[in-house]
Amino acid sequence: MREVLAEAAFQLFLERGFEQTTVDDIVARAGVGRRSFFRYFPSKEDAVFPDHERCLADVTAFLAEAGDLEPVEAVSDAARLVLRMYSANPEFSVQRYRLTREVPGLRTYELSVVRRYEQTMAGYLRGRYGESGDGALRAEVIAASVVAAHNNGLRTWLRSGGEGDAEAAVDHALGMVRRVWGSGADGAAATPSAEGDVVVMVAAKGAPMWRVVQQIESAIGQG
Amino acid sequence: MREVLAEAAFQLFLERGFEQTTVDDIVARAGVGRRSFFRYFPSKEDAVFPDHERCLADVTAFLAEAGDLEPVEAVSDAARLVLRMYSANPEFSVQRYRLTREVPGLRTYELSVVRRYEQTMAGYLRGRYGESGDGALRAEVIAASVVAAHNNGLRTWLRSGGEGDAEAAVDHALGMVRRVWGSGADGAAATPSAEGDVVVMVAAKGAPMWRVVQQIESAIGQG
DNA sequence: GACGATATGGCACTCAGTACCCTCTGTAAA
DNA sequence: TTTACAGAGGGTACTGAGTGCCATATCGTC
Repeated sequence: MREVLAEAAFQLFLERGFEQTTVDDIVARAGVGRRSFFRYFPSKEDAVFPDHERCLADVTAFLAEAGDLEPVEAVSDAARLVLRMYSANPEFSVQRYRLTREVPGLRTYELSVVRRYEQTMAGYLRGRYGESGDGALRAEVIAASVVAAHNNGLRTWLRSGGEGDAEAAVDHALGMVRRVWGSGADGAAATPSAEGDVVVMVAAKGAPMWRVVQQIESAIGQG
Repeated sequence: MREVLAEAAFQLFLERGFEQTTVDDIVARAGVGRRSFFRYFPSKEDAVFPDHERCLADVTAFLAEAGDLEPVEAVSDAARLVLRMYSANPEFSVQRYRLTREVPGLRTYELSVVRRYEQTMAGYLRGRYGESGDGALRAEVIAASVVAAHNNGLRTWLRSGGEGDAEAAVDHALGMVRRVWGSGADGAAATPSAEGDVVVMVAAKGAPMWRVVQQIESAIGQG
């Protein structure tokens, strides 16, 4: 029944537009009572994103069992979970993307959905980094970065009409975040640049990348 | 008139709650016609954020003339502009924060407002980093990071009841973003860590910080 | 005093969302 | 077979946000 309603709603939104479609139109096409619509969807907007509630639960469950994964990797994998929901139905996702782009109300609604993913991730990261000190700050910035990167990759794919490789686009975007925030500095030496002056930096082995960066700058005296 | 309406609306929202206050209640207290309310505020929610439209214009104007400022500094300063709007009216901002926390509809609305700041910043950064390649990605991730950091500092201050130093809280939060994304690596040497193994890194002088980080990691072979 | 422009009020309407109650259907116990 | 019950769906009436349209000031200008 939920599916029947979501299907009827989406068809009508594509045909007439979101605002031009009333809930009565939807239930008429679905052949059910008006009251039943609101039993399955709290608002008209919800019918456009029928699968996000389940996906959010998946993400929450995944992070609850993320165990000893590197934190940035964990939330990146959580983001990939969301991507998979989109890439599982390319045509639907692309059509919904175009619809959402046109309708301010749907854009706003989508924001609130995305925000819940972000807060779930931030909550997980707070648990890993600690609530005190800058742990919460770092958690929120990283969560926002991961979400932004995910959305960038996702939209790149959606704009392509679902033709390209969604996973690759998002992996690439997440790579930038991981490179900056991930704790991947375990000791190594970079090859010196061929051109002109070079900088030599020394940092403690095993320090997380963000801390190395911080240390570099504070040593430079610009912190 | 706008102010009269906003004032009356806010008072009522505090007294009875947002959802328990109808537009008729507001216009009755303000002593104006119902139709006038919607002339000044497109929606009931807008009356809670009467100054964001002007602030967004300020931010846009600021970034339009940001000239040769370092990009991350420019958007950070833009965020400070937003903060100033909040800190100019501490009592109001704190009350509004508490109200917004309680009312889902207001939270969603605030999200859409914040999103516009973020997009303005991302647009500016795209202009600086270039739309092609990873310029757009970097622009969006940095914009999201700056907004997240700003909000973290702002909320810390708001939760304190407007007692602490808002500027300091936000400066501190933005510092983390600048340290990671700002181009502040102009050549220097860090003092070696006292404990155990150290890492020696060599990078081109003048390279932006994010590129240094990228270079380090790709040299490590984890990219 | 006539006139046009701009600001405001009033009225009626649509539609999302909710509260309340009804009906139907299937199930299990008597 | 009848009765009791539960749960899914339907119907009705209501509130309240937001819009369109028109009437009415109010004010500066000629």
